[in-house]
Amino acid sequence: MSDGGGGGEGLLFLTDEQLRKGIEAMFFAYRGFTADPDRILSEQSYGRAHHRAVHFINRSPGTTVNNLLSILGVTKQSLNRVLRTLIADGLVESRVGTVDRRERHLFLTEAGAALEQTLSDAQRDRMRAAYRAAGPESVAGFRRVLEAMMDPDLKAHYATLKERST
Amino acid sequence: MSDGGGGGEGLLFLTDEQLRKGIEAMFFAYRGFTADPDRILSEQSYGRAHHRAVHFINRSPGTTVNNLLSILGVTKQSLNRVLRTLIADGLVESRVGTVDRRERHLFLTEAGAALEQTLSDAQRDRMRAAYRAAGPESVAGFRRVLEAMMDPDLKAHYATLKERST
DNA sequence: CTTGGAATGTCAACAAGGCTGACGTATTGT
DNA sequence: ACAATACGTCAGCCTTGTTGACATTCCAAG
Repeated sequence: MSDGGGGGEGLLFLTDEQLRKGIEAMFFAYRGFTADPDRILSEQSYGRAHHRAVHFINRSPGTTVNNLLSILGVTKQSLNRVLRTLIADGLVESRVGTVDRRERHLFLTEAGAALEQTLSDAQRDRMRAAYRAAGPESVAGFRRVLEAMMDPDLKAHYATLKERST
Repeated sequence: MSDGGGGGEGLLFLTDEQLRKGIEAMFFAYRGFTADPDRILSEQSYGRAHHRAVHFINRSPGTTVNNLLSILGVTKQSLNRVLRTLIADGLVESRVGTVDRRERHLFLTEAGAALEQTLSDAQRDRMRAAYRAAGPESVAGFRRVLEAMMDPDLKAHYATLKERST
C-alpha cells in the first residue's frame, strides 16, 4: 500500500528515473527550441532578450512596459536596454498613453513585425515538425505537463495571452 | 482541401495559434523548471552552469572533459571556469586517465553529490507534481514532443544517457 | 496648489556566463 | 622526431541579468 518503493500501480511514470529523463528532455529540447532564432539573431546584433521582447509586443500590441516586465520577469533596467536599441533601430514604437500619460504603449513597426515573423517562422517550423512527429494526443499531453510546471503567476500570464488571442 | 485556412481534419493542432501556444508554454514552463534550483544556487555563489555540470557528472561518473563539453555545448574555457571553482571547493574530483593520461575523468565528491541531491530533489519535486497533475498518458506525450524537438546530435546524447542509466 | 506616490527613464557599477584567440604542457600515435 | 590530441589558462569582449541612486512626469489627495 505504501507508494515508497516501486509499487506496481499506474505510478511507474513517477520513478526517479522517469523524472530524471523528463528533466534531461527539458534541457535538451529547450536548446533545440531556441537554436533557430538564436542563429538568426546572432547574424544581427540582437540576442534572445530582443526576441522575447519582440514576441510579446507582437502578441499584445499596445502593452505597457510594466506589463511586459511582469511577463518577462526581468528588471526594468534590463528590459530598457533592450527596448532602447529596438526603438532606436526602428523596430518598436513607444507611444505615450492617452488615459494615463505616464505609461508607454509598445507597438511593432513594419520592420519589427518583419523580424518577428522571421523569428517565429523558424521557431514554429521546428514546433510544427515536433508536433507532427508526435501526433495530436502527444501534443495535448505536452501542453498539460508544461502548464502544470509553471509558477502560478506565470501561468496567469500564459492564460491571459491565450484569451487575448482568441 | 487546402490546409491553409482551418481545414477541419485532424490537423487543428498544427494551426499557427496552437504552435504559438506551444512556444509560450515552453517559455513559461522552462522558467518554472529552473526556478527552484536557481533559488538554491543563488544562496551559494553558484549559478545554473554549475548545476548543469554537477548534474551530468553525477549522471555519468568518470566522464571526460571533452564528453561533457559536447553534452553542454559550450566552449572549454567556459566549462573550465565552472569546473575550476567546483574542484577548488571540493565538490568535483578530476582524476588523470589510466589508459590515456591526457584525459581527466570527473567525479562528484561526497559534498558534490550532496549538492546534486539537493538540487535534483527540488527539480524532481516540481516535475513530479506536474507529472501527477497531468497523468501518465500526458507524460508520454510530453516526452515524445520534447524528443522530437531536439537537435539530432543532442538527441544522441540524450539517448546515450538513457541507456547508461538503465 | 502643493505634495506624495506611481510609472518611467537613465546613469553607473558589477557579476555570471557565454564567446574568440593565443599559448603552454603533457601525452599519444604515427 | 613530429604531429595531433586533451586539457588548462590568460586576456579580452559581449549579452543579459543585477542593485542603487536619481530625475522626470503625471495623477490624485489633501
